[in-house]
Amino acid sequence: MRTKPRKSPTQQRSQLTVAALLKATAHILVKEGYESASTNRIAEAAGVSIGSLYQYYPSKEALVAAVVDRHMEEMMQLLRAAVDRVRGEPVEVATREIVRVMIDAHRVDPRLHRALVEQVPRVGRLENVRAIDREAYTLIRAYLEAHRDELRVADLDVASFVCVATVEALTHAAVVNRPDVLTDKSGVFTEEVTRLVVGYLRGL
Amino acid sequence: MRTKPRKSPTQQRSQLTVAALLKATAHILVKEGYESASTNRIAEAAGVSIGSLYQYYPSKEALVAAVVDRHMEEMMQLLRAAVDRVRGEPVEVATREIVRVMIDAHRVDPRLHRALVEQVPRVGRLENVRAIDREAYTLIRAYLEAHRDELRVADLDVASFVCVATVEALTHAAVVNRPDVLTDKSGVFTEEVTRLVVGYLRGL
Amino acid sequence: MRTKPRKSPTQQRSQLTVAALLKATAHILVKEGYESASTNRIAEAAGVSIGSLYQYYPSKEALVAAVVDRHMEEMMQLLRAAVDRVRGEPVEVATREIVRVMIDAHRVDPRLHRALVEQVPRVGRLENVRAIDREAYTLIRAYLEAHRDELRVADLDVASFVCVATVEALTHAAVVNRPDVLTDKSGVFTEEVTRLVVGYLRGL
Amino acid sequence: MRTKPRKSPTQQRSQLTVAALLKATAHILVKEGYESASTNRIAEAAGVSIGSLYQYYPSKEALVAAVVDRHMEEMMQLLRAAVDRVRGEPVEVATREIVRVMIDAHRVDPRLHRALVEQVPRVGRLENVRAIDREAYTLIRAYLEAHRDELRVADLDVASFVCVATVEALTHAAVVNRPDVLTDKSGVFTEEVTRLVVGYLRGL
DNA sequence: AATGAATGAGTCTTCATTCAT
DNA sequence: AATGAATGAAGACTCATTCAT
Repeated sequence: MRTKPRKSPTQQRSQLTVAALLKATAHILVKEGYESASTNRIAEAAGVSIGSLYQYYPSKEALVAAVVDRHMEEMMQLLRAAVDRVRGEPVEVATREIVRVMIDAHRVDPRLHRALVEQVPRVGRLENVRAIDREAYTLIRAYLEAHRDELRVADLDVASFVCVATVEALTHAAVVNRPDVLTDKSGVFTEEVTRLVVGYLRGL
Repeated sequence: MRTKPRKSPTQQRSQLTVAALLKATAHILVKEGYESASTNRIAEAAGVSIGSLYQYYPSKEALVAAVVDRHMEEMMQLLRAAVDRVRGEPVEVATREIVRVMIDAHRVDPRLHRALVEQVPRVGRLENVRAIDREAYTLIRAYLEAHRDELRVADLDVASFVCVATVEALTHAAVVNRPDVLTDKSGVFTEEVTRLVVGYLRGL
Repeated sequence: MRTKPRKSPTQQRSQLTVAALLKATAHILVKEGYESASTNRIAEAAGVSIGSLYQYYPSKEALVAAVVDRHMEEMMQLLRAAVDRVRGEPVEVATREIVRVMIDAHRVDPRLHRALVEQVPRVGRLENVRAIDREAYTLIRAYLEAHRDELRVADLDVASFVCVATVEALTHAAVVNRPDVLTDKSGVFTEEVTRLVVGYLRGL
Repeated sequence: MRTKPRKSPTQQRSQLTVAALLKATAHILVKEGYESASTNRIAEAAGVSIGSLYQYYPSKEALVAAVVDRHMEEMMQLLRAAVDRVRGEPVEVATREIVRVMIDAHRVDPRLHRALVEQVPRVGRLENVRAIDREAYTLIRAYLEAHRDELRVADLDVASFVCVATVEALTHAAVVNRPDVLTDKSGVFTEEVTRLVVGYLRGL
């Protein structure tokens, strides 16, 4: 299955076309779900002919993959910047900042995020949703390695995995499934997650 | 969307038919994915006519929902039993046991579990995949309430949510995405997760 | 296409079965239309197993044909009796009586009549709906022949055809499509139709 | 139930497609009956892909409704023109002309007319087969009102209804069921029907 | 570069009918 | 005589994709 864009738009007109397609795709994924997102429907919503859609994307999957990639890249940029920022900070400060950023990252477009996670089948190239975990793992592992002396963990691999999976799961669940937890007790939540992770990393 | 079975098989002959349908559905979800699980495909794989399929299930969704329900119920039974068993135990013992059980629960049929979680769209009745979280939340909250004096957490709601989401995410990720972590360092992993949760619950 | 009943019920039990089937068929035709009248649906409504249905009727068409036949026979009996009764009467008296009887005949079960006329496809043996016209034509022609001297018509064939088609069309339309005409002006209507036909038959 | 065309063909190519679909639909209705008129069958007969059929019509009913509408409109145009033409004529002249036109109208495509009247279920939009009666009623009532002084009828509503139903039934029956009456005795038939109606309207 | 008409494989689903019990 | 599980041909309809213009 080909999921790479067929060609990149060079002229301004075609850049608009591609932008409209991605926007329409995201919009339909959010409003009507993956099953309803047919290429004809997307093209129509984008105000673009179905023929033009296929000039830039060779398949429906390629189009969705482009939306996934763009969304995940936005989230990753926030995470990368945060990890970079706290590189020199002690574990507790760094953790608190990263938890905060992860919550924000999930809030960039929570309804799209939810649609992508819940509805886009994790097969083929569409599993890029999960690629974020891999890069996050690498980033966090590097930080932990640099701060090895602050930690009391048995195994850096396991620790990195635990940190990434925990923070990702908690921030995701909070933003997507339990917005109430964030509305009422946002500060509490950030502190609790931070305490959870820091307690784990520093040992009791 | 009709997701309730149309009728329950009473004769032995029809019980075999229904069993074959559910088995075939699970098998196709695992081997070929949700998108490939068409009713014709399922009927064929079950060695049953398409007409028979529709005698018992009114739609593809109903069939998948039946598989989801059965699988989730199996997992929940393990969890319920475990929570019941550790009711009187202190937090550390209880947590260790529950983590162990959750890993086991994910191992009942890990490939099916993965398929259900990753590919079945979280829409309508199919979102029962997540229903486990709700019941688990209730069970765990009750335990924590009974052991309130052992804890140092700000808010029981938040704490219950954090525990459930954390253990679910870690055991799921370990079993499904990182079987290596379990193969090599299974004891390490259980201990680390236990320490994570206990550290959080008992305060530093 | 076989439209004859497979066998006649002899035991009392089976007579009940057949009666229930015909009743259910008529009921479903009226309430839900021909397209919705599936054999399984009919059997269920009759409280009879689908297997039993096929013991007495070899096809869906045979079942509907039986309903059609029974209904048409009821109507024809009224017409036959009326023609018999007015055999010796002069044209005006005879016409008035027959118009009255035809209206009554259409009122025996107007909703079933409507369903049969409007929805049952007129193909194969189901065209029995129209057979009524042929017998009516014969009856009326015989009456007119016997009263030849009262008439001023060019051609007895044409006259018989005109009378039958006119009275059938008007009474049918009145009962089925324009019940208002009968409710408000029933006497007027009968008189008008009588005058129409008599005026035609006796010449101006 | 969607019975409106999905979109109107603009390019010449698509106009041909739609024309072929309507022609094929009419042809199958005539040759094989309503029950055989499946969308796949129609598309095949039209030499058009099933997909193209659904680009222009959202359902089988919509296709049949289009055929019904077109056919009925053709007939109504003849009737409208005739009523317009005879507006100033006395009842006898007007009636004769209208009877003649109604026979002609039924001869535009008698086999299609028969198929539409006898087989198309009078359900939903498809009951437009009968819509002709309603407009005809209005037209005739207006004519009769303008010629009130020539008439001896008790009630204009009833009279209009009687005239429309009678002429429609007789011309329909003659063209569709008894072509022999028209072949052999066409002049006789027209005169008889005219005499029937005029006798009724002018009193005895 | 854009258009949109056309395609047809493939999906869900119904329903008349058979047949083992 | 009755049951109802099983059958599978057939129908309506969608949608990703192609291609002539």
